[in-house]
Amino acid sequence: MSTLRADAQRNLERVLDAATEVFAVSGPDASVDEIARRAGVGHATVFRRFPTKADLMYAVVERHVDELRSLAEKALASPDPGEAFFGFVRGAAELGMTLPGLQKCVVECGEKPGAAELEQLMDRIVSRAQRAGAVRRDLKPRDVGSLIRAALFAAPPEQWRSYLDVVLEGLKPAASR
Amino acid sequence: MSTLRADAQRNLERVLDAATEVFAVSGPDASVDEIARRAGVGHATVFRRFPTKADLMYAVVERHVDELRSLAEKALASPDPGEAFFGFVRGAAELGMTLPGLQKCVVECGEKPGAAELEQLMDRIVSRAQRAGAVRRDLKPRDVGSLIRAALFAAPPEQWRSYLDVVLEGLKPAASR
DNA sequence: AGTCAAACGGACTACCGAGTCCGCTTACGC
DNA sequence: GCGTAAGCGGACTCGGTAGTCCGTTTGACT
Repeated sequence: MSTLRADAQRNLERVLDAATEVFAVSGPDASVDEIARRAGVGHATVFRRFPTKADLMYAVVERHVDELRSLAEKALASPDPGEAFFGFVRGAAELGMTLPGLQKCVVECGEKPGAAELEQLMDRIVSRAQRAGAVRRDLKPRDVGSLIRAALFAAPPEQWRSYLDVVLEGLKPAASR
Repeated sequence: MSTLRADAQRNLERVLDAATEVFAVSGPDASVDEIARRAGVGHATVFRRFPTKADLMYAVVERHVDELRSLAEKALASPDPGEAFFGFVRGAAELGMTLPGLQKCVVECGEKPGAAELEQLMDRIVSRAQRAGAVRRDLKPRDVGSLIRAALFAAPPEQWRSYLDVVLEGLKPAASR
């Protein structure tokens, strides 16, 4: 696996770190030059590891998606479906809101990396909550996801909790309103 | 006012119409060339009337904002604050969703054109509904606006009504839930 | 019809970002 | 130490877009 020369390995990590920072701030419009500069390498070095800017973005997003996936797995382990759902969402938001620009990147990626798996987990969390009557049933799990992402995305930095709260209230079934 | 030569006047209208169509589809990333082509004029003609792409976008957005403003005024005339708010929102959504890309343009414009006035009207509609107990009070009128815009923005073409419904439910005060 | 300023649009410049090339450098096995 | 392939990065190409210039056309007024 790691047949990479020591300096190459070091640069690869620097690039990934820099890319994460930069994408997290500027979203998918961040330029490769900016990332290379921040990493302290020439931009050709970036393109050598990631033939395409998109490839680099996938790599960055994938890391992030991994963290979310472990959160999702924890949620599925919880016995109370409603609790699991609302807890997961708040946790994921807490995580995602520290790297705002990445949201746009995830969307832009068209769910390419290991995200399919994450999507599946989320679908299960949501539909379980729906079956348990904790979430309204007239929406597909995917829609629940985009609705939440949209609210977080639009929220000013210090207020995303209120925005999220509105959507979560709206997601409760009419019965519990 | 209209000291414009007849052909110039005609071209100006063509450009505005084309720009509306194109911005409505591609959002602010639409290129001036594309607009000029669609209008059947050289792109220099566009730049003669609108020194800057942003100026063109402002002009297009302004038209759209005017329509929204008249809706807002109608809503303020209605006696029932809750009814007025929910009606206005649904009406505005109905209007805006026919030109999806324009939403991004409005945002990009940083509310430049006559939008300040519209914002004021919307603030009044919202806070009136809040005072009447039809909308939760823990949000500023502006936030109500962005929350709604976010949901519409994220919704797939045929489903924005459900998305909007979730947010509107979430906006109702705890009392009526 | 004749004049002329207004308007036109093709061609040009300037810039920016993605992706490639190639001569130079350096880690690492011997 | 030393030879060599892996790695490096500055300088390039290429494509796309905003904005300008200028020689030509055309509407309007007499």
